[in-house]
Amino acid sequence: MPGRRKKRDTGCPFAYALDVFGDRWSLLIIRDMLLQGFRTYGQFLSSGEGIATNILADRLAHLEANGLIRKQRDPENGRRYLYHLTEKGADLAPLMLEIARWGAKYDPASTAHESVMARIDEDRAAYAAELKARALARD
Amino acid sequence: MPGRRKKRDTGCPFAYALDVFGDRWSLLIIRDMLLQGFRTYGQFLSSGEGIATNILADRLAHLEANGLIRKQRDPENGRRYLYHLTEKGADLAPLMLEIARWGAKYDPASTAHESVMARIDEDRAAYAAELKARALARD
DNA sequence: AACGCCTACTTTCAATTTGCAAGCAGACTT
DNA sequence: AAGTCTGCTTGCAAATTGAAAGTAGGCGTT
Repeated sequence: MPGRRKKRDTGCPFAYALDVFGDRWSLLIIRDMLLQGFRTYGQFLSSGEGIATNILADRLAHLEANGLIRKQRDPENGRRYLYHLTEKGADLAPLMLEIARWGAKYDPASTAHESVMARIDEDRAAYAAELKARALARD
Repeated sequence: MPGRRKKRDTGCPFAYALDVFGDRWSLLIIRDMLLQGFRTYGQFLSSGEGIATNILADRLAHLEANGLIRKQRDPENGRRYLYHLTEKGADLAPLMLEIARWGAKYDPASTAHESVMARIDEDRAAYAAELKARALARD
């Protein structure tokens, strides 16, 4: 989406949210971290959505600069970094589930994970809390 | 955000959702329709966020083509059109509230409407249902 | 019925962003 | 010491955006 550099800052929390994560690739990265448990650059790059490497680097830097994710060296492999969500980032779990739910309901070619959708319908808030907790535990 | 023309279609409902409304301006338009009750081109244009007229026209066409909104002549003023959300579009109410909630929690310069946030915390689902119903009633 | 004004766009064009491909640097492995 | 793995950076062309001006048809007024 939109320029990651230019801040709009209309003083509206909604617009702030969009500045921070309101573009396709940022949302997909967060989805992958939250729902798939992805942690490395390579995982994001080959996640199937086809993000370009320069865009990925840009988005990761932007998300980190805004405090949604943090990166640390992998203790077991010094050439790799491990990314993880902060609480600010993990608090997007409910939003991610709403997006998934809407998509599953209206996507004409829906091939949604039945198990995931069932859990969302069953108890959204509890599922979101669990995803958040799991993400934070991966720290 | 993202190109409105190119479809990614990875078969994932999440990606479908992003194709349909996953960019800054589409989300702001839907927010204005849902929370502010905006209905005309002119209202969107002068909503304070500063969308360019060509982008607005493009987004409205895209949202209509994807069945989230519909447009009709204003019976009381033939040079004006009235836009309204379909059920598919109004079903984004919960998602909009999640974005607003997150933004209000983390925006350092938050000047959120207290009343709106209070209602979200009080009973998200009920508030979302009310917004949806009100939007559909504006048909 | 002519004139201007209102409302919703369309067009033009420069600037920004994206996407692809190749290249680079530091950390392991052999 | 050489090759590989991992995470980026760089260079460009193509696509998207944004600003500004222009177009079209409905309305109101004269």
